[in-house]
Amino acid sequence: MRALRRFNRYFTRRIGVLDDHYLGQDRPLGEARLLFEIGDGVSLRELRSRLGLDAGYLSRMTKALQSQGMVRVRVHPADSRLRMIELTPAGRIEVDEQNRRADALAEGLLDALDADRRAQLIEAMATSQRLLRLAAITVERVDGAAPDARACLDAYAADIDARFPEGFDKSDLVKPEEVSGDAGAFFVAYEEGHPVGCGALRRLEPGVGEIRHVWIHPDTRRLGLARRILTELERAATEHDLYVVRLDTHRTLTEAQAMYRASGYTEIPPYVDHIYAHHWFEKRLATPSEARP
Amino acid sequence: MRALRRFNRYFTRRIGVLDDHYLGQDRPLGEARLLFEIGDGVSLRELRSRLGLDAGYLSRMTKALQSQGMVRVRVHPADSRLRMIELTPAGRIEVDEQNRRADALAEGLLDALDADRRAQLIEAMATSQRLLRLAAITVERVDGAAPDARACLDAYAADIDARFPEGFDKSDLVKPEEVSGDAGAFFVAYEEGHPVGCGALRRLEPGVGEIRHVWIHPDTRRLGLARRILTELERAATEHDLYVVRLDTHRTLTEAQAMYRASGYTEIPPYVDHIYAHHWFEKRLATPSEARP
DNA sequence: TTAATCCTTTGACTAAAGTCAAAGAACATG
DNA sequence: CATGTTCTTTGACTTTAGTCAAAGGATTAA
Repeated sequence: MRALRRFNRYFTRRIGVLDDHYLGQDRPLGEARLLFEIGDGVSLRELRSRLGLDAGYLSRMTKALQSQGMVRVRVHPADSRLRMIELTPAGRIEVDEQNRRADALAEGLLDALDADRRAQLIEAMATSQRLLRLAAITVERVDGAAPDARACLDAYAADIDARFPEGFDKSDLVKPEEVSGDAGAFFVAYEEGHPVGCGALRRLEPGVGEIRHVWIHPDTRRLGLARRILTELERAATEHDLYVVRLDTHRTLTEAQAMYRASGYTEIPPYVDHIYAHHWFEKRLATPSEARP
Repeated sequence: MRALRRFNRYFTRRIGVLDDHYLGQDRPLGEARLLFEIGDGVSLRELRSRLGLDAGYLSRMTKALQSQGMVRVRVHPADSRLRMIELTPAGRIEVDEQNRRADALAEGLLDALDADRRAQLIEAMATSQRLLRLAAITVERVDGAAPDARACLDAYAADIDARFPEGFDKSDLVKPEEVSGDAGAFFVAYEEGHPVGCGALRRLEPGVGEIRHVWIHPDTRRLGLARRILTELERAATEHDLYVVRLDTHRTLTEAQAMYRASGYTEIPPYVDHIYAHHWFEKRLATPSEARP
């Protein structure tokens, strides 16, 4: 992947200084970075893992920022081993000011480009970022009863409950045992350690599987992640000797329908009656013998 | 320019480590960077300005690398104040090895993307880089006799001498006095301090100017720089009260012709007979009174 | 042929960045 | 409720990174 490295070289040399060298003019870079990561308050633990810092190092930087009146530290309300760090008003002013400066600098860097070219640049950067994010997400098979699986399903339920006019009843969710072990499969997508999407496969009848609960966290949509989860589910289906997969969708989920169609699914008559189902799809998967002619 | 900063943040956090932290695993970052910049041998002076290092600091790092057997230092053959630094065979092996590692790492980062998405990513990064480069180039008016102006014209002459079947005679170049002061204008484009393109304007007759010698360094083509130089030349024309500009091109320069057409130039009958001219163009510029109705 | 300038080395520092281990408070679990 | 784990703080470091000024050899300009 030479292209990535070439771009990285050029980019860091020309632009990478933006939030570092220039930004932390009045204080050490480490402290400046810290100040920026705090946002609306986080735990020290979170900061440590986000920035990959040594505990002692972080503790000392925190103390320094505290004595400068930039941050305030208090114990976590729920777990008093944890410390919450947040910006003081002075700290917020400082961050805003630095932001303003960096924006002005960024603006200056692109002075020479006309509006068309700027728009082109912004779009190209957005595309790059989108794809880099997608590349950083892993899709892993987990047990249907795993905490991350349940958390995703809860989020899914809340999400569609808000979206369906008739609401959504959680009793319609798959049972953990339906999607674990030999019975089916459950996949969770992780971005930087946090679950951001899921998808379930269960056996419907011999040779036929059903895909359910494909869900993507709102902040992670439009990256193409659903399709990746779908691919994993289909792979799992063939491993379970399910060479036909079906699914149903609600009429309000038009993007989902489009995605299924684009992924080779064809609309079929209802295979099951279901209060939330308005469209039914099916796809025939290649059997191992077909794959190796 | 929020978009640039947002991208920068994400990018440096996810990818920026590539050539830095990971690459310099066995030695300090400063030394690793130095090792990479050496390439096929440079002077310490050049390194200092390229990397923006303190003379003493550089001297010490050089000594460290030397004692590790990675580099060799000798006096510059032409100027014995200067030192040339070059990789030893061991140093070259080290650099190659680090390169291999970084490539593998980059490869791994994109594992999850399919071929289509990779291609999309590469294209988006190429577009970003192209536009960032363009944004970094400045176009400055210089005297027609300035060394940079003459250097560009020499490169231009050599370039088209190779391209025209009939060759090119340098006596056809504009004279410095034709494009200086009130008589005309000469622009040079600079990328990181080096001239990478030029363009000349001279008075043809009252109210009519001629654009000549628009040239872009081969490594800098396809960025859209020619159009920027053209814009500067047109601005200079109106400042010189030349509200019509003309130019001619050789039949082999088809991209140039396309660019002139796209920039509002229309083909006209020959306004001057000329051995190298096969197409003639003209554009009417807005007079100040038109611009402010 | 001086004087001024350029390039590098060396000595003497400082500040930032980061590491490691010990210890104490709070929590989780059997 | 004893035990192990988690999170933070503190002390005691080391390594990098970087700065400044003096000095000496080479070159250039006057």
